[in-house]
Amino acid sequence: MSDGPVLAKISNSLDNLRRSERKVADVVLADPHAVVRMTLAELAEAVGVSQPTIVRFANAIGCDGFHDFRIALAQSVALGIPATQSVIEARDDTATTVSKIFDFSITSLDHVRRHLDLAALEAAAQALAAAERIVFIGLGASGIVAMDAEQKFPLFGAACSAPIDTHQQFLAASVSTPSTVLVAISNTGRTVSILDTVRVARERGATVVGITGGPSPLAELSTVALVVESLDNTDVYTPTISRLAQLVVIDALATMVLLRRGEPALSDVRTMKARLSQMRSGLHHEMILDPNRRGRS
Amino acid sequence: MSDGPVLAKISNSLDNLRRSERKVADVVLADPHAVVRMTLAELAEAVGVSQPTIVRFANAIGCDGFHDFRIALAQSVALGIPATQSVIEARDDTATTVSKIFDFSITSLDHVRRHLDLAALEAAAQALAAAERIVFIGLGASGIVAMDAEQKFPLFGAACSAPIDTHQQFLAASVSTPSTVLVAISNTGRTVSILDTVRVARERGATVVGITGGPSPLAELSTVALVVESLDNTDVYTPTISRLAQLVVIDALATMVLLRRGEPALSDVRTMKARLSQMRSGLHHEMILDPNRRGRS
DNA sequence: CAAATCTTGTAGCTTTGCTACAAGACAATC
DNA sequence: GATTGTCTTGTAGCAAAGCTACAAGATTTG
Repeated sequence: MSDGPVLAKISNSLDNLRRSERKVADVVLADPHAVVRMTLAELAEAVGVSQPTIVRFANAIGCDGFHDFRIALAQSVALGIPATQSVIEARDDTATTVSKIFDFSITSLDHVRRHLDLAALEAAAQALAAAERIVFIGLGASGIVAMDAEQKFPLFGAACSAPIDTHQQFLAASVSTPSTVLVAISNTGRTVSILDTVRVARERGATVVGITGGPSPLAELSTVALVVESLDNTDVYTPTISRLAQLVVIDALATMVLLRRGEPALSDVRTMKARLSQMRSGLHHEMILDPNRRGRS
Repeated sequence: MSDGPVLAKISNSLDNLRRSERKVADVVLADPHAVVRMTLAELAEAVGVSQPTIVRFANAIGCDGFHDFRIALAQSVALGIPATQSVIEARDDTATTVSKIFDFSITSLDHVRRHLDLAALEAAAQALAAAERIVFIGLGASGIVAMDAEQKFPLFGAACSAPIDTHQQFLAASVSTPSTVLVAISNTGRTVSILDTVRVARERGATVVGITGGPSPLAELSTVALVVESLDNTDVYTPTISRLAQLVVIDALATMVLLRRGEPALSDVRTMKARLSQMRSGLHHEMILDPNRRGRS
């Protein structure tokens, strides 16, 4: 009855294992994909230990027998090997590199999916659905997320903006009202200017939804704190995977808000989607050619 | 010996199944998560058919026996139920909605991972590594991706820009040279202004890397066409999942380029990462407070 | 150095999944 | 409408996979 990333569990409990069980762990970690297709006897053979040792190993890492272990392992490798388990190396070929990058992204999303606070998400959606104005702020990679969120204004059904620089962000917060929701995105949750902006918004009575990577000043200051815990790896090659999870969380929020808003809003979005696909097919060139369509509130 | 999404295979071959096998399919599709934890006898019991029928069902959908089926199913549900298999409904509660959105995102990434043309990716990385200037263009959701890509200029090691509107994009293409790489992002691959811009760039001798969702005019016009096939679902609630895969593909490209550039570039990025985390911890407030840090070339 | 404990393997048993075969259902043909 | 042939489904038995009790060996500790 184990749930979640087995590979992580294995390397975590590596010290609590007996010597021959450790040999099993090594083989499993070395090539999990191969082990999935093995039978108990085959794995015992491959490792060079007896069958009961394999069973004991499975129990040791929290699985309910070999069967359960195999399924848990299969699920783990389906997602990929997380960034915490492997690193991108200079000698990796293209296939390996690409595979690892996708693995990192997918496992990161999976991790967030499992650790998301639904109640907080619900509260955030509630606030956003009631908002008259929504301001998204972030810097760097999180700034991109803010801009992406702003593009979803048809779903939110409120005036959305995503001011680019810290001054504009501060100004937007300064003119906020109790019907404003400020969505502050910062993976560290410690960026000074973001915190300043959040404080001003709260003084003005605005609701602040903080999206951050863990316990942090931003989480403290927020009305609703959404912790989007990403499996960060400080490796040189590892790209910023936190932003992906942030994007998906915003997707979820937008969808939840739309669901709450109900039918009239729904048909609006429906027609919007239809129009958009028309436009894309080139039936309304003038719209496509209209400059400055993006980045506005 | 089955690989890939089993759930898709089941619903695909739904017509080729015998009546009682279909009953099995229905039960599996109704609650795949539960079926994963079932034994052959239990599933037979739950469906109301005999055990051999289950085995025949497994074979019919391309699995090598019940064992193989169970593992394949476990992998499928680990990723989640793809958007092509389920839709978000108004009566879904928060947990279900969030779960579905994450499922859609993860399965989409998985799909792209399996269908990516590595040779094309390699060619694109080659071109980018040799580039003196890189211009990323896109509109709407793809515009966000372009901006995200631009932020990775330290990895690319070239002057990067991501002009926002169609005029600026056209201008950038107009002054491109043979040492310029234009990365054009468009899911449909049919956006007129993007195509115009790409044509100009190619006339100027620039290399064009086209990132698109399938065969399209953009793919035709590009020097290197990267097809990032996303599992599209035209449902009202379904968010734009294509952009996630595009982001990850750019991550992969950036990493590949960095790998190619080798050691001097590497240590640069290393120190950059270190400085950035210093800055985030507030050791260099003046940098954080410096406005207009983002969106520049 | 000896005793206790912990670790690992052997042997046997239970359960699980697979296969050959037969009975029944359905369809087509006369 | 009966009959024959094919296709579908279940029964029974078998092979193998995984689990457990126990004993032998290794390791540590007094």
